[in-house]
Amino acid sequence: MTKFAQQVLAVVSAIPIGQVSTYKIVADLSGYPRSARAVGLVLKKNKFHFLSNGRKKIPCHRVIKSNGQIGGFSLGFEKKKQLLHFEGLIIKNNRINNFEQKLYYK
DNA sequence: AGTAAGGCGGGCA
DNA sequence: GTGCCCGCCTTAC
Repeated sequence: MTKFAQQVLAVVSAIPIGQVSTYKIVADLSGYPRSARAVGLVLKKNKFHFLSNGRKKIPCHRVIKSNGQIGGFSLGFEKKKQLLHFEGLIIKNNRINNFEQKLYYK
């Protein structure tokens, strides 16, 4: 695993339930401000996603696009929406309601 | 080692 | 609101 990937996973795993972050923010907090796109790749590729791992739970579903849209998900778009909704977020037209107020920055 | 493509972002029309 | 284009970093082949 690359340093970059480790940083990304560390940041993402710190996002609290009920909050979300964006690929941009994660990239920023990881110390690679222009790697938003690469962040998506790491999340897609990592084996420790929220559902199938008991210890390292990486809540990749809490990472969305900077415009409030959901973005992609390796386990499927619907699954991501479902998980977010389950954590109390309201989703309408593939977009999070008031996501600005639920953003995790640090 | 080269190249293409990806869970993206920002700027501008 | 839409769409297009260019830049970005990493992975896959």
